Amino acid sequence: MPTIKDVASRAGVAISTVSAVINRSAPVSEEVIQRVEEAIAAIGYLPHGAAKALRSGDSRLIGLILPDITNPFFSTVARVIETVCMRAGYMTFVYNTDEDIDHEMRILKMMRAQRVAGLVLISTRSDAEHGRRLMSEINVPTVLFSSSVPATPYDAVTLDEAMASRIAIEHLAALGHRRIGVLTGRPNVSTHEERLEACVETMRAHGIEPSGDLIVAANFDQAQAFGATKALLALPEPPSAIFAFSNLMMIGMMRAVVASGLSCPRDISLVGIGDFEWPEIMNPQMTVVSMPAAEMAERSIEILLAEIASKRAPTGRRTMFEPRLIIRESTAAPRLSLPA
Amino acid sequence: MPTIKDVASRAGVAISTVSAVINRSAPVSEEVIQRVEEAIAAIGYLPHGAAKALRSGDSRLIGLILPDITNPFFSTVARVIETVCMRAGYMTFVYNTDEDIDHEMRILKMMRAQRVAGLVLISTRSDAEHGRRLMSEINVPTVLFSSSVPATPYDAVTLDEAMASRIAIEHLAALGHRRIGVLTGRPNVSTHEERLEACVETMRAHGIEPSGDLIVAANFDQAQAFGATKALLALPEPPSAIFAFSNLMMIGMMRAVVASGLSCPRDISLVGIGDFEWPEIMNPQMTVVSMPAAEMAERSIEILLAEIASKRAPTGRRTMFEPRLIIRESTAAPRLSLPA
DNA sequence: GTGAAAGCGCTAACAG
DNA sequence: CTGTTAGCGCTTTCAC
Repeated sequence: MPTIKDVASRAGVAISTVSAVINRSAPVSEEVIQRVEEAIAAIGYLPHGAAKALRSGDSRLIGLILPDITNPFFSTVARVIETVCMRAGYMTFVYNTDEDIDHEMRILKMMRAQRVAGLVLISTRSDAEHGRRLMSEINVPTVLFSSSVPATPYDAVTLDEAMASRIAIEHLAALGHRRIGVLTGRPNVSTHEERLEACVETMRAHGIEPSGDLIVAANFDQAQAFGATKALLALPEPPSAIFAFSNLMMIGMMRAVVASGLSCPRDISLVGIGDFEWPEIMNPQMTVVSMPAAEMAERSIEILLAEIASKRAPTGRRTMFEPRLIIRESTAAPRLSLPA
Repeated sequence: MPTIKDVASRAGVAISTVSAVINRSAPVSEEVIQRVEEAIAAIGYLPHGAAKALRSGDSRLIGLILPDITNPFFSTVARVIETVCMRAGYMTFVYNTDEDIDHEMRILKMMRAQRVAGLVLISTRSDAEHGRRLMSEINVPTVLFSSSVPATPYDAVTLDEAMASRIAIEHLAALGHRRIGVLTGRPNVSTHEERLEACVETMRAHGIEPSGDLIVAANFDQAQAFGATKALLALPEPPSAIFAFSNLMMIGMMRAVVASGLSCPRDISLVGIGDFEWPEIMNPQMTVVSMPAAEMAERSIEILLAEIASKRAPTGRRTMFEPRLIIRESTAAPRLSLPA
């Protein structure tokens, strides 16, 4: 591979001059710019990223850490962030945690080894201990996405999680449901905690006493949601509706209903948080609480790039986006059940 | 950030000794290893990736270039490749071309600037001119994935594309379909060309003369497939079945059938290449030609890593995987139609 | 406007 | 087995 030296000698100038024309970092005469650019094109020179990073102390690298790129919500986020970064002259590393905390820490280490200039992190825990762990491993500007971690100074971009639960439960309650099952995520994850709290509150506000039997943790996981839904449906007094905290759990629920030989919404109503791109091919079409994934992603990377550029400390602000209820076919009034 | 120097002075050894214990590149006494490792832990030292890359001439970086990470097929591929790379001590850059050729070349440039050690490329063109373009931009070991490009020495890992088309068409023919629509991809893309050729051949072998009206290019795109399907369905003599060359086009077809107020498979049979993870929630459940995405991805990255490690020239071999027909609900015998 | 030279953090000879 | 040193390709003063 040719180096800046080769360019310099071919153009008959000093290497510092070549650097100056590449980076427009110092005034160079038009004629010399011409010669240098010709030389660059002629030998196919491309600056060595690592050398640049080492010398300048700026890697021009951003890390994106998310649970699983295979989840359409996260792949959308990744695309947006990558596009914005590229425009700003940054390359992006995208890594999956699988919601495994050791994995998360290992990835953080790799990111640090690469000296990334900033991080967008969808963290898998929201307790203070994890906050401390994060703080000890992270030494660059960071924005938390779709997650919040106490004891941490980072900006965060999230959904209005309480509202998400509220509108889902209110929709179900308005339809007449009283026995409402809930598939939650995992304790110690902010989306889980906040959605759950609002869920319970909203139920109570509607005179529904939440039952421990009907609220079950499924770790945001499709397979676990499948199992949990089957169990719920097999209860002596099954719920007439179930609300899932994630898109993949919604899938799991729908599969479980099919597998149980039941029909949605006739036998059971289903709502989830997080939409899919082609609802019309689903059976039934899902009623969901949708979140503006792309806008949220865009905002988060803008905040991060601004923080990096300004070299200012994070504000610690949390930017919330509003969810929206999209009523389709998977929810309906409960069937009349005879009193026991 | 602490450097290797800090570690050395804290451990009371020379920096070369620190390097030796980190990389196990030279014998060091147990006792010194201890001291060095303690120092590393104490000051939280992590080798500087760029410095290492610059000095050693090995970036430990792999590039993965694909059409769109948002497509579940490609996100699966990305996960597998990233996992294998990580195990082998490589980090991965994943970039989207959107099947745009300029974009592809721009990404290739970025990869070259980072001095990636190797590339897995899902190329968006398969003509010789593109082969030459690629050759001029790529100077590292590369394996082509789900694509093949002539005038190029790279190894390739693909589906048996001809077989994929053949089993789809044979299935339709066996069901009694004679007017078969085909939603193809884009000319100059190997998956398009090879699938199309086998399609036409198989039709002829079954006494079906392929009609230009019924074979339409939809660029592997969901929205275009939607439009093309609507047009096909509005024909005076519409096809009784349609075969799409990709997963997203299958979605587009299904949406178009819904939008046209028709019912699949009663009014029209639908098959596609590429499966989805939760077929049972689709309406109807899709009959597809499935491809072993994860295995293919694994093989491709293994080939790449082996080529990098052996420093040998590529073999130029093409490894093909067998597709498999999965019959579900979206195909059935055509309705009897009265002679015109 | 241009060029010489120092040095970013690390690895790899090589000498001791 | 340990330490000294050159230099990877680049940016950035600082003379000229």
